[in-house]
Order: sequence, then structure tokens, then C-alpha cells
Amino acid sequence: MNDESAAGGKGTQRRHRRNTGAMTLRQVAQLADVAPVTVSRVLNTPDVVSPEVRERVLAVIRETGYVPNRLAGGLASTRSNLIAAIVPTITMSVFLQTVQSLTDTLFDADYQLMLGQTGYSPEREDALLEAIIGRRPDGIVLTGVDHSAQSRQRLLGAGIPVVETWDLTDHPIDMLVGFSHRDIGSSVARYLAGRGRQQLALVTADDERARRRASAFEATALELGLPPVQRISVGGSRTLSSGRTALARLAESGSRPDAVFCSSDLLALGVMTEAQSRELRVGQDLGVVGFGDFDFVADLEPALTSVRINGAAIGEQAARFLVARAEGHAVAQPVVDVGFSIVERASA
Amino acid sequence: MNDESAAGGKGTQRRHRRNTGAMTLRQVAQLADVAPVTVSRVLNTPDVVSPEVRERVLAVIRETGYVPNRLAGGLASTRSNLIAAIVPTITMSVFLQTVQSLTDTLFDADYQLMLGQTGYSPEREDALLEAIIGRRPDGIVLTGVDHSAQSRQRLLGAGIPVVETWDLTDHPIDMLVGFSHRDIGSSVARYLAGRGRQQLALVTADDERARRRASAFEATALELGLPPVQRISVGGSRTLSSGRTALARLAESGSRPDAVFCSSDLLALGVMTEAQSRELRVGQDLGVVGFGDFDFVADLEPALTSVRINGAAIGEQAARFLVARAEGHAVAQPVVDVGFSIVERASA
DNA sequence: TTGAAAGCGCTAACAA
DNA sequence: TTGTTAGCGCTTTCAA
Repeated sequence: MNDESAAGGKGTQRRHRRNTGAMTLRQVAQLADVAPVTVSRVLNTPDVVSPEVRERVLAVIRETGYVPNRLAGGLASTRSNLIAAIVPTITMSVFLQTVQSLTDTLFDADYQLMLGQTGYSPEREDALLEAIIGRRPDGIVLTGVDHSAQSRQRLLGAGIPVVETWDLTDHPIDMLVGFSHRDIGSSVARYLAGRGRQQLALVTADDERARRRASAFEATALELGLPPVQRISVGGSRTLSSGRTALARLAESGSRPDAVFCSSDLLALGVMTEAQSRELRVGQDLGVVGFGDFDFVADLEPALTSVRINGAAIGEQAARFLVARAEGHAVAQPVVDVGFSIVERASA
Repeated sequence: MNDESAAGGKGTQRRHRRNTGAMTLRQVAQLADVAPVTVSRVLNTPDVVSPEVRERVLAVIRETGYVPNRLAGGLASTRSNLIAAIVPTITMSVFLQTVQSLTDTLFDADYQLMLGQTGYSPEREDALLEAIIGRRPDGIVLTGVDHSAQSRQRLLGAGIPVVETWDLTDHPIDMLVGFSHRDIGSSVARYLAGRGRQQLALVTADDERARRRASAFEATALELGLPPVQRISVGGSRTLSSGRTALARLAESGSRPDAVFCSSDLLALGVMTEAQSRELRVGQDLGVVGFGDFDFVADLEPALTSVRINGAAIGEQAARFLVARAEGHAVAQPVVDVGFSIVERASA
């Protein structure tokens, strides 16, 4: 009576899997009295279907609440409409803007974002990447340019378009949207020296990119003939509280820095808070520069000077690259330096 | 020569799709000289394969960098090892801890998280939900308990386990992990009244749950015989800057509130900042209570009193519920009230 | 312990 | 414009 009869023919023993329970495209087709392909066309290329048939099919879809299985679709079409992104963390972090704009840009292009967090751990990045590649996303956004040999091999082998972000390198895996951490370190040192600051200090988290900013900061201070930079490392703890502790240590070390460059705005807020409770006037006695230019820093008292990265632009550009590739277009200029700026405010 | 010969038989015209390029399980099987099922077993139930064969297969997998296609696996097994979560926003928000612990708990159980952000828009929630259901995740975490009729129908129809979070209701779709916003509003009002505060004010964002806290706050103040609560709505803008503006409006309105309950810690930080620049002593002249108990609020000057929600517990519990269901276990007590607490600090 | 066959739900290729 | 057929890459069922 229906097309199952073939499977239930007399000589054949029926055995295989009962279907999952959810409505399928085939069932919709039967209810609308059309072939399965036609339902597929209504969903994917509606213009190619006659209005009456289209309406009939859509009516069935509406009544049944049918939601097509994209896993099956993806398998058949080798297009998943999924983009994956891996960031160190989203908790109070500079990557938030990138993730946000990635989500938004992709949503508008009818893609979805899968997010992975490494917690700054390379092992975890490898594990995440394997899980991600297994889902055959149409593209992958990576943070940074340091990835294990294994991950590079898998990525290349899978043939999935990749965008590395938040850094620059001469040997990207595929595409690249970032900026130079070295230049930032130098620029901030020069900026502070130009404002008459002498005894510079660093309060910095312990990840590869922050370290690179810090080293360039120190090197430039030296070149400019300033005394050696004092550097306090807060390890992996990028909190307000670590910032307070760091300034306390600095203040009690005897030497009195007159400017501090922090590797994140939250650390900078900690430094400012501790300075205020020590009756140091931020902006006068102590210059403070943050990194990230979070939304709220402009409204602090005093407003915080910070290095601004256009994280949203990074996300948007990365999304555009990947969508272009997914649609089969080549990307002419697959390396973009989005630069940075020092936003001058009262704190320095 | 190989098993493709069947497809290329003389009478048949070969036409179909060339494979995608990436290594497949079938190719691994050929290289290891075993049947495809055997490779599948090595991947999923290794104990059932003899050690020698297992080693041979694993060697090939290692050499080729083969990563199994989970889309195909999911389609065949109707298990995706994917859990989806929908939150209003992750930008500087209270949901961050929940997302974080969800990610971590799921990662440990070998599941992955798909994240969607609604930006507090119900339309967007519907669109997201359709995209998500289409990927047949093994479970879905929702924020809040207000969902469109269409979404409820789809969810029920898809038969996917659901956990609603961050609120309570008598009619959950499926499972529920939350707390009472009404109770929070009442408790904070009582708390402030108990500390001798008279003229209470609200600075609140304009979403359903914040409104519910606010209404209960007002009602309780009234019951306690306090003067009417002044309420400033900041719309959808949950920023430090809105908090500053709100307190400015309050201060200039003539009436002088002696305590403010803010619907987020960031708003509270704005209120504090504005108070300080108006020479109001926070804690003495003006009590301030936040919501969320962000990491950094304990280290502010003065430290901020805030309503603490154990967002991490919500995420963990939700993850456990869904993993249990995915593994085929029933969940005995599928409704959990995680409660809340008022963390007393200097600001109130 | 291993394998052959069937099919998960969808789309690409071809035909009419 | 609509339909038929053959898979996408994997896992399940049944058999040995």
C-alpha cells in the first residue's frame, strides 16, 4: 500500500531499525502526496517548485511541526552550515566581542556557531579540535597561531577552511585575521615614555600572547633609556583581585613605578582600586593602561586608558572568510591585520 | 579489485557523487584489511575486538590522521553527543558561569555544547530552536520558562530532553533547574528595610525575570509600610554607563533614595561610580545591592553586596540531567530549586 | 570475535 | 516542474 511494502516482501525477513519517532521528510512527502525530493526542494530551493505544490507541502510541514534533520542533510550534501570557534575563555574576556560578532554575522548568513573553550590549555585544544572536526563544520575559527603538529595535520587532512585570529604569523594554516602583539608592547612603552613616565611596570597574565606584549614593552623601555621594567606575573589569574595584589606587591617592593601596563582591563581595574585605597592618585601619581578596552572602562573614575582591539571586526571578518569559502568562493586576500589603538583617557 | 568494482559494473553507468576527499571508515578498513564494522567497533567498543586486530586498526588511524564523521555516526545511531544551550547573552552576564560549567561538565562526559544567544528576543529564540532541533542534539538547555507555543510544540514533537533554567514554574516542558525571582525581590526589600533603609529605589533592566524581581521588591516594600519605591528602567542596556545615568536621574528627581537594588552587578557598579562622583558615600548615604555576584564585586571599594545565584550549580545540574537522559536513565526528581543568597558586604 | 547486509534521513545526479 | 535512483559514512541487526 505504501512504499514500505518493498521492505516487507514475502521472502524477505523484516528486521532493521524502527525509525526514531520524529517526523521525517518521507512522511511529509506521503502526507502531501508528492515525492520526497519535492519536499526537499520546497525546503531548499522553493522557487523551483510550483506554487500549488509548494503550498500543499508547506501546509503539511506547518501542521506536523516537522523540523528537517540537518545531520542527514549535511551528510548527503557535505555541507553542515556549522562553523566552529575555539577561544581560550569567554569569562570576562577580550574574546567575548569576537564570539558575539561571530555569532551574529553567522546567524544572519544562516550558519550556526559551535563554541569550544580551551582554558588556555593546548591539550584541551587538541581534544576539542578532534571533536569538532568529527562534526565536519564548514569552517573553523582558531584563537592564536600556535597549534600542535597533530592538530595542524588533522586540520589540513580534513580540508576544512580555517581562520586563525588574534595574532599574526608568516605561516598560517589557512586564513588569518589578527594584529601584532609585539607592536602593542612597543607602542604602549613609547606612549608612556612620551608622557614623561620613567619607572614602568608590567602586571601581566602568563599566556603566550601577553608574554610577547610584555617582552616588547620591556625591550622598548630599554631602548628608550628608561630603567628596567618591573614585571609582576599573575599566572593564569586574570581577575580584579590579582590586579590589586600585584599593585600591592609593586608598592611594597620599595621601588615606586609611575606607570603600569596591565595585560587585561580587569587587572587594570584591580590596580586602580588598590591604588585608590593606597591614596595614590591614578592618572597623576600612577599611570594605568589596560588591554581590551571593555565597554565599562570609559565610565570608570578616572576613565581607563586602554589598548583597543576591534574584536568585533575580527569576528566579522573571520565569519565572512568562512562563509565565502563555504559558498565556494575563493578568498583573494586571506590575511588581514586589523591593527589596534591606544584609547587615551584620564588614567594615563 | 576493490569493493568499488560492483558500482562500476559494465552495464551500469557510474555517476554518483565523488567522495568528499577526507578519509572514511571504509578506507581505514581496507588499509587495515578488515571489515568496516570492525573499525567501527575499535572506535566504539574496543574491548570486543581482539588485541592484534585492534592494534592494526589503530595504527592505520594514527598514520592517516583519520577523524570519524560524527554526522554519519549520529545519523546511524540517533545519538549526536551534542547538547545545545540557549541563553539571552554571554556578554558580561550572569549566565556566563552557567555556560562555563555546562561546557566543562559536558566535555568531561564526552559531549559538546552548541551555544545560541537570543539577545532577549523571543523571535530569535524560535529561530534558534528550529536550527538546533534540526541538528538532533541529545538535549537542550533553555533559559527561562517562557517559550512560544510553537517552540513548545516542536520541542515536544522532537522528543528531545529539555531542561529549563534560571526560573521556576508549575508547568515545565520537561526538566527544570532554577530559583524564585519573586522571593529574591521580597528578600532584598526585607533585608534593606531591616538595615533601616527607608526610601528604596530600583534600577532595573527590562526583561521578564528582572521585572518579576522588581515587582516583588515593590510589593514587599509596600507591605512593610515604606514609601513607594522609585523605579528606573534602563531598557535593555545592562551597562555600567546606564547605571550611572540611572542614579543621576534618581538624584536629580528631588527625592533622595537611601538604597538601590540593581538588576545586575554592572548596573550596580555604575550606580556606585556615579554616587562616588557625587560625593555620596556608598554604604552610608546610599546602600547598593547588585545581582549576580560577579567575581570582581568582592574586591571593589566598597565591596558590593549582591544577590548570589549559583550559576555553576545550575549548569552542572542541567548537564547531569541531560547526560543521564541521553544514557537512557530516567531522572527521578527532575525539578530542582537551587535557591539564592544575599552576600552581605560593605555597600549595603 | 568477525563479517554481510540493510538502512538512518536526506540530497545530488540524471531522466522525463 | 516533478520524479527515480543511488548514495553521503556510519551503526545496527543478524549470522557465522
